This record gives sequence, C-alpha cells and structure tokens, in this order.
Amino acid sequence: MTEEPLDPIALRQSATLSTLIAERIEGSILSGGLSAGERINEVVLAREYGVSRGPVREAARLLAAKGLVEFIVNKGAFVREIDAHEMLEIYELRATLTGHACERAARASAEDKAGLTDMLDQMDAAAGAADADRYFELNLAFHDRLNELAESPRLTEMLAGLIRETHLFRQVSLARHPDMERSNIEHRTIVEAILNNDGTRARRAGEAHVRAGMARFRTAYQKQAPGAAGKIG
Amino acid sequence: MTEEPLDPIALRQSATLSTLIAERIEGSILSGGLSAGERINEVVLAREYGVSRGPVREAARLLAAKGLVEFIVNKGAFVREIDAHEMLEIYELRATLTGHACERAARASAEDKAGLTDMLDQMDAAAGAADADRYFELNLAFHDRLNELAESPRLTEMLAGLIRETHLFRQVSLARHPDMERSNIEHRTIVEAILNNDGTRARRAGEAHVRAGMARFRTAYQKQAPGAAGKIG
DNA sequence: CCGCTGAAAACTGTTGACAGTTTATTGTCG
DNA sequence: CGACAATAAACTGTCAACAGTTTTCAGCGG
Repeated sequence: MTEEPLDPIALRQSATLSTLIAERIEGSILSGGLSAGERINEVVLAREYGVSRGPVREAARLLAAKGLVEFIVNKGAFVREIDAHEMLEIYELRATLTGHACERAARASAEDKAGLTDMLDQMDAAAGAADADRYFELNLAFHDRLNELAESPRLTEMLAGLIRETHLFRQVSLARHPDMERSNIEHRTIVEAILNNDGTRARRAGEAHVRAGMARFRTAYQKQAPGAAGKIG
Repeated sequence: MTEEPLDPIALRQSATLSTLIAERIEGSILSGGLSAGERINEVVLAREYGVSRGPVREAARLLAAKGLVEFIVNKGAFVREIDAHEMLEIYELRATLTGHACERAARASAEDKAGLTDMLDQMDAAAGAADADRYFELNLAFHDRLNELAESPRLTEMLAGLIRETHLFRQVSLARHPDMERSNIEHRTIVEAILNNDGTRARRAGEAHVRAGMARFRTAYQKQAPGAAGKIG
C-alpha cells in the first residue's frame, strides 16, 4: 500500500494524526492490504507512517469502535472477520434500513427527486454495455442519492457502517451483484414508488432490493460451501 | 461521581485501562455527572482515576466512535449534545429497528416466547400500583427479552446505541414514558402478534409502540418550547 | 525424530515529558 | 471605565522509554 510518511500539510488543517492514520488503516482493510484476521502491528505501522505508537493505538481504538478491528488484551488489535451467518444478519438490517430510507425519500420534494430517472437510464446503458465497473459506480451514486433524499444522516451512517462490515467477509466476491438488468429493474420499482409519493411501496421495494442481493449471496455461498448450508440462517 | 482509583484486580482479568475508563466516563455521561456540551479534561480525569493521560485519551476516542463525545482538534473531547430534530431522527430509526426486532421475535420458538405474557401481567401490576420505577425496570427487561428473541446481536447493539444517544438530549425528562397503562396496551399488541407468529403485525406493532413515544416527546417538546415548533421535523 | 523446557525476542499497555496551541489574565492606552 | 495587546497558564497532540506479557526458538531429553 501507500507507505510514504503522512503529509504534514493535510495534518495541520483539519484532522489529528490518529484520524488520518485511522483512515489509512481503514483503506488498507477495505482494499485488502490488511486481510481479515490479520494482526495490526503497532510498531510496523508506526514506522510505516512515520509516527509514534500513540496515534496508531488511538486509530486502532477508533476502528475497533467502528467494528472493523477487535482488541484482545496483551495481544493487540486484529482485523475483524465475519462469517456467512453475520453476513445474513447484516443483509437483513440493511434491508429494513434501506426500506426506511426509501420511505423517507418518498417524502422529498419533486425537484429533489428529479434526477432519479436519469440515473436509472444511465445504469441501463451501463448494463446494456456490460460495463460492470461503470454500473457499480452508478449504483453507488444512486444509493447515495437515495440517502440524501432520506435526509437522515444517522441512517446514512448506519447503512455505511453495515456495508463497510460487509468487506470483512473473506470471499467478498460472493457479495457482488452479478445481474445488472435485474438489479436495475428493482431500482425502477423503488423510483416509481418514490415519484408517486408512495412511502409504503417505496419501503417494500427498497427492502426487496436488498433482500434480493441477500438471496444471491445465500445461494452463491451454499453452492461453494455446501457443507455449511444448514449453519446459515 | 466515583473518584476512587481503579480496582487493579478487575483490570487484570478482562479489560484494559482504556476500556474500564471508557465505561466509567460513559457512566458519568449517562448519569449526568458529565453533562452535554461539557469538556472532557484529560488531566483531571487521569488524576481522578489514578492513571496517565494515554488511557483516558483512548477511552475518549472509543466514546467518540460510539457517538457520545466529539473531538475538536487542539481543543479536546466534548460530551456530545443532540437537539430535538436529532431526537426525532433517532426515534424514527428506533421505530423501524424495533419493528424489525419484533418481526424476528415472531419467528422464535413457542418455548422461548413463553415468558412474555407473564411480563405483561407484572407490568400491569406495576402500572396499577403507579410504581413508575418498577414499571421502568420491567419495561427494560421486556425489551431486552424481545431483543433476545430477535437473535440479532447487531440489531440489539444498534438499538442500544440509539437509546444511549437519547441521553445526550438536554431535557432527558421529556423522553420518559408517562402513561404506563397506554404503553402496556401497546406491549400486549406486540406480544399477541408474536405469539400468533404474525411477523408483519408484530413489526407494525413494534413500530407503532416507539412512534407513540415519539409523539409524546414531540408534543411535550412543543409545549415547553413553542418557538421551535416549526424547526423539528 | 518429536515433544518439552527455558531463555530471548517481540510486542502490547502504560507512563512521564516535550512541543505547540488555545484560553485566561494582566497591564496599558484611549 | 472599557477595549485591546502582550504575557502567562492550561491543555492537547505527540513522542520516547519502561514494565509486563506473549510468542518464538534453541537446546535438551526421550
């Protein structure tokens, strides 16, 4: 990863060392530089970032509270790891929370909702061109927009936290969306309900969207680890 | 609050100093020893607890990630404070999440559900005796039990976090339940749905229960601060 | 060759000290 | 008497060092 010492200019402005380092470590975890279960060695990270151990420890504690890292006394901080059961738990929570977000989004003003159909069309284009990267990007933007419309920062943060935890599953690949057309049809259902100011339907559609992803995950997981089929909820 | 030095025995067993101190500070915040907006002075806390500043800082960072305190660079950590608008945001999230919990609880086994009606009767008794403290205690136990039945530790934790944040509102009194009979009727509705394995109805009832509390809060707040009536969602 | 023992290395938890910033205070001028 | 500037105190952010624990590994015996 990026091992160069921290930029002192960025430091002075807004954040403290701990925060910057926490962001870097989080990046390393989410991008796979630090993989699940691995230990966070304070001295090597401190040396890597050119700081002392104090800020690194504080950063680790921050990430621990975020759920990315786990502390064990006298053994240190480890990158957390979640199993399929926890993945399903997270999916369920994501489902009801995005349902909630969609319901709230339905209450937004018509002007604020304006751009949604455009985004759907763009996603359809990406899907038609089989451009998975582009679709992924647009999909992210779409869900961000929904969160904006929901106007509940705490809700947004909770959802972000759940998605972040998703990366702590070993085979992240299993959680990726394979079927873009299908996914975007679900998006259309959500947007239609939102444009009709139908909160209840928007909520159901949002829930169903995430639950569809959950179903995909479940089958993908059971296909590749059939022995554990009974174990997951 | 409790200013005696930390027990070295409790230390060795499970936790690290930072954790213990974080718990103490959290206790001080929730019990009102440290009130909203107040600064967390590292040196006085360190002296108070008989440790150095390091663990106190780590504890503060932990609480910051929990949302109880806020860091400002070069100024330190402050007990966070939330306004009525945020309170309503939290209530809404609590509503959908407890709805989710009730829906999941409906899936539990009949044996696990057995004790619920008994708890309702006890609460009725407390309500009849106008024993608010007892009712409060039983109410807590009831909701804990629901969370157990829901079997989703993450969900439980999220709800706990939201309720914890609730204490950061200045006039905590506004968020208390005044009407025990009414509240327990709502409980009965939830339990009936759960015993009938009717997840959808249980969810609605759970949501409605929290939303009722939210309505109480809103009217109580608007009554005592009528000027800000338009400001809250 | 394998398992056990004990010492050395590595690492975490904690501390006290230093540098830089913010806040309070004192003295001065209008 | 009040506003303002300079100075002192207080406090945070960071660092380097110490103590205690865990892990590693070499040496020994079976």
